[in-house]
Amino acid sequence: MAQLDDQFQDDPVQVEDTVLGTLIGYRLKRAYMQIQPQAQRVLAGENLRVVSFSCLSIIADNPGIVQSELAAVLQMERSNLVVIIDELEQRGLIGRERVPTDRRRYALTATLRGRRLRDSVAEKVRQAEDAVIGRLNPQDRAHLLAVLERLDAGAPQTTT
Amino acid sequence: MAQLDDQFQDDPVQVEDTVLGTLIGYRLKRAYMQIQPQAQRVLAGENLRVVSFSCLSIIADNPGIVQSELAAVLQMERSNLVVIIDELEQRGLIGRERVPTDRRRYALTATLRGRRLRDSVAEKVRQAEDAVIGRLNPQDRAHLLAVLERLDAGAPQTTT
DNA sequence: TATTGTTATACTCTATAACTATA
DNA sequence: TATAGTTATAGAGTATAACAATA
Repeated sequence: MAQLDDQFQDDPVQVEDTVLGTLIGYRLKRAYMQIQPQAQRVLAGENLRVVSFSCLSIIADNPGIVQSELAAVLQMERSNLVVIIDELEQRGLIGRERVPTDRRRYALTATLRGRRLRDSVAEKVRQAEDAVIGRLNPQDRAHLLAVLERLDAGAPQTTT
Repeated sequence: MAQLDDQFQDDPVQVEDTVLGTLIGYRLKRAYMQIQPQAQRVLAGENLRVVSFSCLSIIADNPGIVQSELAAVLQMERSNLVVIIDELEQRGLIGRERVPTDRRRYALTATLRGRRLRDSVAEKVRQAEDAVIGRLNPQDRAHLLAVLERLDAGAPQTTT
């Protein structure tokens, strides 16, 4: 409540910060705290959680991916994937069929509805993000994405 | 387990990603997921959680701050602050005394031990972060901090 | 009547262990 | 023997509601 409604009404509560704000981890967390509720609100409007949307999006981009691969990509536990996949399938957003050559695995594919929902929701999420990050000019935004991707992947190249 | 030990041993599982990776929120979350476990590991060595360290650090920088102000600064609930403050006090890292002019409030101050622990732990956390973000050159690192701070504060200025 | 600190509790997200069926 | 999917459960972290003391 305080975060969603009052963040621009509360007294800004200005304080000293000589250490915490110089740590990348803290800054990443804070930035995520500002953006995440906006994305979550948009996704909730489509009965999606952040993690369900992430799954749907990766499945849409990788037809035939199996659950353990998906879990590895999203760095989450296979066990926590089960209910999410179940719901996406029940809603007709994805399909799954046994892999003939290895009957332990299920090949996941997004349906047409799933792909369309993914695309339309992604656009709404992007707009919601822009309401927060719109303060960044395009160069800063592109640079930020590139740097964050590098932190994630651990690639040792340099930008520009 | 998979995230801590196997992330550099597992097959990288290369997949397509046309949408998810272009969203700032997702990129922030991913970057935080790489750095946070490292910070957490260091803090655990001092019997601190991320949130306890955050409290200690803000208190150290703002002697006399009260709990509701601290909660507002860290964007967390007052109620969740109680056990954290209790423990910090029991460990002799902070002290609290009633504010004479408003006996509902407790003024929080870091002890010498608390300030010293804050400083030494901060240095270890920074080193742990560097093990992940060391891939960034100093310019990229400074730019990242500045952009993230702007996302957090909502300041409409431009860098450089 | 409103606010501070507090307690108790619920809810979400993630992690762990164990099972089955297949390999 | 190992792996994919599954189930159940435990543990964090966070949010909500209500209370006593004080303003």
